[in-house]
Amino acid sequence: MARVRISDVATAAGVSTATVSLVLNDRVERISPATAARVRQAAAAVGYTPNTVARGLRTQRTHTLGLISDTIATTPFAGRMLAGAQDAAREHGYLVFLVDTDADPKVEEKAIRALVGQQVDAMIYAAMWHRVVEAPAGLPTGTVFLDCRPSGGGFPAVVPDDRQGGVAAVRELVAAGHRRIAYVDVAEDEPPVASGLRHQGYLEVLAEAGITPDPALHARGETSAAGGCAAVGRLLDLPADRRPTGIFCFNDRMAAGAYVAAHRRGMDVPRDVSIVGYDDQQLVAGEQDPPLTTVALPHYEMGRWATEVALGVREPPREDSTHLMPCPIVRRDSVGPPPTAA
Amino acid sequence: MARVRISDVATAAGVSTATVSLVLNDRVERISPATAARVRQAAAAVGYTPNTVARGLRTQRTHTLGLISDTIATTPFAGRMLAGAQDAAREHGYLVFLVDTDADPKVEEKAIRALVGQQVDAMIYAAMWHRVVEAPAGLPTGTVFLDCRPSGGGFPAVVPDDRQGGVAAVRELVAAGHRRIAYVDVAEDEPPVASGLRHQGYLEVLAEAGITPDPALHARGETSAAGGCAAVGRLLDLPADRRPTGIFCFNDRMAAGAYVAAHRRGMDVPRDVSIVGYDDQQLVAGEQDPPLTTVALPHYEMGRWATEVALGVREPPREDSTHLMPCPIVRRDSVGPPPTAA
DNA sequence: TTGAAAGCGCTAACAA
DNA sequence: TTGTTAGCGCTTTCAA
Repeated sequence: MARVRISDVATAAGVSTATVSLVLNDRVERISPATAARVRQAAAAVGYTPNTVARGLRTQRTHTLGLISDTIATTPFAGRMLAGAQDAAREHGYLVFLVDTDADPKVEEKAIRALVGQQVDAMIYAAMWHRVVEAPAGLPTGTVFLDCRPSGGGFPAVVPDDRQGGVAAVRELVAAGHRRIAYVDVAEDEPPVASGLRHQGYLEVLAEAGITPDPALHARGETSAAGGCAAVGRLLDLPADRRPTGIFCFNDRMAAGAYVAAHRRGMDVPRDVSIVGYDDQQLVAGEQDPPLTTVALPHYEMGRWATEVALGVREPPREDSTHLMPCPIVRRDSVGPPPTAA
Repeated sequence: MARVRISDVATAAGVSTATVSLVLNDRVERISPATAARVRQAAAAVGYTPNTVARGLRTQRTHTLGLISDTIATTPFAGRMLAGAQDAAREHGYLVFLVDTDADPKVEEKAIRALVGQQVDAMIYAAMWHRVVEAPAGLPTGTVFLDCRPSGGGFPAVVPDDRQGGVAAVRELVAAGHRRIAYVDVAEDEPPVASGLRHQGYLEVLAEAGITPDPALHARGETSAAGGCAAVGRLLDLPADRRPTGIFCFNDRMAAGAYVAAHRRGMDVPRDVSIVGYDDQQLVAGEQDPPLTTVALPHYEMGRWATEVALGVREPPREDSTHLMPCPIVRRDSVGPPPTAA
C-alpha cells in the first residue's frame, strides 16, 4: 500500500512536481510536447494514481456527491433512482457516498454532518416514495430533493407527476371503451400524496369523457395484494349493471390482488375486466398472467435529474422549484374492450 | 459555504489549534477540564464541523469504504446486502462510496482507480447473485468479495451456503411426509453455481431419507414465473403414481409459476401439492396465496460480514478463505402433508 | 517552458 | 498543561 506520489513521478521524469501536475491535468498549453510525453510515460511506469483527497483539500472540490435517503437502497423499490444518480455522477466524474438513514432523524443529522465534513460538492436527499418531508437541519443550500418535496420549499425537488400518471392510466381504460371505471385507492389515515393526485387524474379523465363519477367505484384497501384482492372482490360482487368493467389500482401489488379476485370469480383478465396498475414494479407487473398494463414511476429519470441539478449541469426549475417528472403508461395485456354484455 | 476551520475555534476559545484538535478528538488526558469545556463550547458556538478530507490527508485514514458491485444497488434483489454493509460501516464510523459498474470491465477498472485515489480504507467487491468471478486487476489486497468468489482465490469472500439451503428446503418436504419430491432447476447453458449446489443438497436429503432419486423429477425451466409454470405443469401432468407431491423450486419466481400451474389443474396448495421456493424475495414469497415457504438468502448478514472483515474488525476465515453463510428456512403455508390418495 | 514555494485544514512530534 | 512547527500530497501563483 506504499502509494506512489506525484514527486515519484517527477523524479522519474526528471521534472518538478508542478510540471507533472500540469501535464496530468491536461493543462499542457505551455508545456513542451516532449516533456509532456516523458511525464505521462513516467506516470504509467511507476503506476501513479493521483491522491484525490490531497487534491480535494487543495482545490476545495472533492468531486463527490452525498446521497442521503430513508431506505432507497435497502428496499427493492427505488433502486433505479440510484442507477440514474450513479450514471449521471459517473458521467461528470463524481463518486457517490450513499447513506441510508431509515428515516431516523438522529442518524440523518449525523449523516449530514459526516457528508458535510467530507466536503461533498453536492447533496441529494431522497425518499423511497413520493412525499412531503420536513427538511432536516444542516442540509447545505443547493441540496436537491429526490422523490420528495420539502414542506417549506427552498430547495429544488423532483417528484413523479402522479396526477398525470392517473390521467394516463384512466385514459387507457376510456380509450378501450370503458365507462364504468373504478379507482382502487389506499386505505390509510394519512394516505401518500400520490393517492390524492392519482385520484385527481382519474376524476379529470372521467370529466373529459363525460362520465359521472360513481362514489361506489372509489374503493379502498390495504396496500398489498391481499388488500387489492379484497377491495376488488367487493367491486366485482356488485350487481352487473353497477359493476366496473375497468379498474385502475393504486399500485401493481394491489393490481396483482385484483387478478386473484377476478380469477376466484371465474372472470378472465382482460376479457371480463380490464386492469391498470401503477409503479411498473419489477417482478410484479411483468410477471402477471396476462402481463399488467401499468404506469411507470420514472425513478431512473428522477435520479438523473436530481444529480444533474445538484452538480449544477442542469438548471433547476424557475418559478416553482419542484419538477414534475412524467409517468409513462406501459402497455401490456390487461386492458381490452369492456364485455359486450355489460 | 464559507466553512469554519479549526483555527476559528482556536481563536474563539483562546487556545492553539493543537489544543482544539486534542479536545475534539477526545485525547484530553493532559488537557485541563476547564480548557476542554471552553473548546467544546467554542466549537459548538461557531458551528464547527471537522474537515475530514484534511484529516484524512494527515492521518492517512479516510474512514471511507468503497463498495463496487455489478448491479447490486440498481436491482430489486440484493438491497439488503447494502443495508448490512451500511449498518456495519456506520457502526464503525465509516462512510460508503457505492459504485455500480453493470459488470463492465472498463467501468470497473475506472471505479477501482477512483476509489483507490480516494484513499478508501477498505474495499468490497460485490455481485448481485452468487457466482465465481475473475478478480479485476488493481483491487487492493484485503478486498472482500461479497456474494461471489474470486476464481483464483486470494481474497476473503462470503457467499450463501446454497447446498445447505437445498438441504433445508427438501428436509422441510421430507419432514411433512413427502417421498416423491421434484427439484425444478434452471435451464441455462451455464447455470449459476447455486443451481448445482441446491441440487446437491436435494440429493443429500433424498439419500438420508432413503429415497431413490427419480431423474424425471429433476425438471428444468426458464428462471421466471412462466418458466416455473411450464416446468411444474409437465410434472403435474405425469401419471398419478409418478407425479411429485412436493416441489422444490430454484427460486421464488419459479415457485410463483408453480402455483399457477397447480391452480390451472384445479389443484390446491398445499392440499394437493406442497411447494418450497428459494430467495425469500420481498413482494413475491410473502404475497403468494397461500404465502410461500422458502429459503432465505442471507443478504443482510453477508453484507455485514463482508464489511466487518474489510474493516478488520472480524477475522476472515482461516483455511479456505470463503465463508459460507447459512440460508435459513422461512416457514409459511405452502407445505403440508402429501395427499393421502398418493 | 519550467521550477520554487506557499498553502488547503488537519494531526502529531516535540518544546516550553 | 499547552503551543510551535512540520508535513500529509496536491495545485497554483509567481519568478526565472
